[in-house]
Amino acid sequence: MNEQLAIIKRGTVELIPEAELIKKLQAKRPLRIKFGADPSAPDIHLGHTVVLNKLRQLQELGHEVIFLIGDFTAMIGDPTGKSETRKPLTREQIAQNAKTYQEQAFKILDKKKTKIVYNSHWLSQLKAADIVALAAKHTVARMLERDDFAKRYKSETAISIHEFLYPLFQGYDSVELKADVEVGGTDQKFNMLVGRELQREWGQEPQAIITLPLLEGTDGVQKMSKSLNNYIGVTEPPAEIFGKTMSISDLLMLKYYELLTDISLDEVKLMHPKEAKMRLASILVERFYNQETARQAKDEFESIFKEGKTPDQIDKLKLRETKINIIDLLLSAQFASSRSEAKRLIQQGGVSVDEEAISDEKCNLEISVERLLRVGKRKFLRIIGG
RNA sequence: GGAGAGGUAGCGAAGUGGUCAAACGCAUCUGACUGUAAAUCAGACGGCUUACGCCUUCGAAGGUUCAAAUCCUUCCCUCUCCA
Repeated sequence: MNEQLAIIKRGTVELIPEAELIKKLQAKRPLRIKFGADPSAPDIHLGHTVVLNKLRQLQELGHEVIFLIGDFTAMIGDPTGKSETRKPLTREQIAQNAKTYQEQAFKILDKKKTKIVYNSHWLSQLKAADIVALAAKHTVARMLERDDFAKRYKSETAISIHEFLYPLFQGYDSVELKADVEVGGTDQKFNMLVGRELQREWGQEPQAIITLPLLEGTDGVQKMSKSLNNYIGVTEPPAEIFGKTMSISDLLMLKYYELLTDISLDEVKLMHPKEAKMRLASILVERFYNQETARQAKDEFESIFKEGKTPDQIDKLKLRETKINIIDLLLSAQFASSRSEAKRLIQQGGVSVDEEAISDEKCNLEISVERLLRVGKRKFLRIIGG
């Protein structure tokens, strides 16, 4: 029992309320664990996997995960405050996203112990009168307690009425599912609490809540998200996952260990930071690919960055010309988005051909034989013309 | 319906007639160093040009002016207070 609780507790922010969760666990029956996924974006990244890992642990403890695809609520869009004007997704897009999302999630979750449901099944059945009744269960003042609503209200940015419906619907999902526990990021805390209230209204025992921290992105400051381009996606190529992991700060690495692995943090602290990071990167690649791929990614990383070698596999670009100006080449290779940028790269000494630095931006290259173009430390391309 | 505040580069945020291609911070990119694409330090960060320079940007469209992110008009959007 204590052991079970310790596993559940690792990396969590809050158990709300802990006593209730313990009581539920003591009932010695599989608990219905609700997890809601928003299929408004198809690809999942490490940030999403924090929660998935926790769910996996719960599955291993014998509980049942109900994977709720928020296909109905995706049409509203959870209020983030970031981009108020979300373009509404079509049914097809949502279905497609949901499918990709599932495939990716099952890299972590145990498919056999997961039940998938769609909230459009019940939410789309609600009549206007039902929605009014649902909305009557909550007040504006309470809504404004939600952190991001509060912030937006204070900073005088827009809050649309329909955004208030999101927490209500999400809460109603818990009623529909008779959830025992809901797991989510701290940003979901408010919504999940609404679930408790509504369950009580419907005469159910309120769900316990497990909140997990939001994982900071590779910049170490802001939460991981695709729009900030600080994410590590689970479908990215192995070398990218490995490399991006190596680029996180040493401090952040510990958090990643805590939230993404089962390895004891004391053990990590004893390791050399570089070795520890290498190990983390390997674990992640292995999780999304396999052991062999992880080993290759590691070897390649070492040979490139430690020994200064070039990667084994480099994309090739075929061009018609036999001679080409270096700036045009950088543009063709898409290593620069404008001539100015290309020049800048050359001036800063970031461009080399066959491992020889280029300093003259007017330089014309003979490309009837294959040449190796390199920009910075990690962009490579083989060029062949004619 | 009335009164007021505001919309600036990827984000945050200065700037209220010329010295503004627009301070600063974050992110990003390049270099140096290293234990890694860590940390730290240095530089770059609208486009075109070898360059003097030219062109396009400050919610949108018009206008005033030798000159506009800055002033005027209309429109779109957001917020606050009152009703």
